[in-house]
Amino acid sequence: MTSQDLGEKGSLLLDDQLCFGLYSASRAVTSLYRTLLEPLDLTYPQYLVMLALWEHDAQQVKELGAALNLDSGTLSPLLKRLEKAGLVTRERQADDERSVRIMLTDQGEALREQAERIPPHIGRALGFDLDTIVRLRTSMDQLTESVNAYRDALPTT
Amino acid sequence: MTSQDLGEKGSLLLDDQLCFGLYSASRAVTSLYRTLLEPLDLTYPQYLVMLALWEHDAQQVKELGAALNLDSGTLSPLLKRLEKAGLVTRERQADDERSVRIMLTDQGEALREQAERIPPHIGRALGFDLDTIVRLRTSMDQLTESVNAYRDALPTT
DNA sequence: TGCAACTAAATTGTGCACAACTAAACTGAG
DNA sequence: CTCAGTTTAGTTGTGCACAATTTAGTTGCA
Repeated sequence: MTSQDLGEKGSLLLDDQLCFGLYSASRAVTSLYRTLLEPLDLTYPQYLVMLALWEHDAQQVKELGAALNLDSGTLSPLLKRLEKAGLVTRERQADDERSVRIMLTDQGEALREQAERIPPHIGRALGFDLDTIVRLRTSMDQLTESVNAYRDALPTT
Repeated sequence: MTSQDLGEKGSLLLDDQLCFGLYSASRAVTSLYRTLLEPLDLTYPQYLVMLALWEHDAQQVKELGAALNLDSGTLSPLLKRLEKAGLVTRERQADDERSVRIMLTDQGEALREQAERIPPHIGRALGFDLDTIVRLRTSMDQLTESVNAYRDALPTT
């Protein structure tokens, strides 16, 4: 029995196997990012936040949460760690004291150059041609939407 | 946006996007399992361990770890929680006192019936036909292997 | 036989995810 | 104007993941 095969043929439904494959693939990818991001002292979720800010600086916590599908329970402590590392600042907005604006520091902006070394590694590591990458990405998006819709439609007991 | 339009820069962005898609999809799937497994008082990783034991009872922690790609740092506390819930027993093997054998209790075996209600939900939630499921599972396995091989081949600083 | 090297599981510490809740600020219908 | 309801962040508690280390048990071989 290999790591990708939880049981004998036919005893585990293919649907469950795809979910396990997804779970394994996601962890493998995160593990590679961990290795690649170690010199930058970033975790993968922190890298995602930095990508969002490099793309568009000065976002609210709410906006970052919408972009990454993460809530304040995950983002608040993560952003505090990025602040402590000197990569971002957090400040209450004057016009709406509820919201907090996250901005890159010079150091955070400068890290971008280092981070540009990451994607080429990912491309080589995936080992798929461009069409396959595009096709898989589309499938992942469909799957996410479909699964979330199904979950939201379940009776809320 | 089609693959033909993408230059080198575009493909790099796409690689990161596939990884993010994978991360989002995996979390969505886990979220659905969370809802479906709530009546069974199981988390998704706990469900995976139970699946492995329903398939083949009486496994060492090491064997479960190999099947699920999880180390003892994750499994030890998880198995203690399953034991506390009355689903498994943990006992040192007499012939090798280093290893611990995990066995289903009657209650753990009985939970199988409840668990059989889960996979049909997953199948409907994924919203893919069988060929697509098979194709995606193959891609996920390939991706996991490729990414792990790439990571293991990186210079070990 | 003695003991260094190895193995299996557990432990420790960090950082996500996420549910549930709280605090503070804002909004709008009456 | 007021205050009930909403919004935005943050807090608390649980449970993975995983690196690093520890403990206990086993094995090989000089």
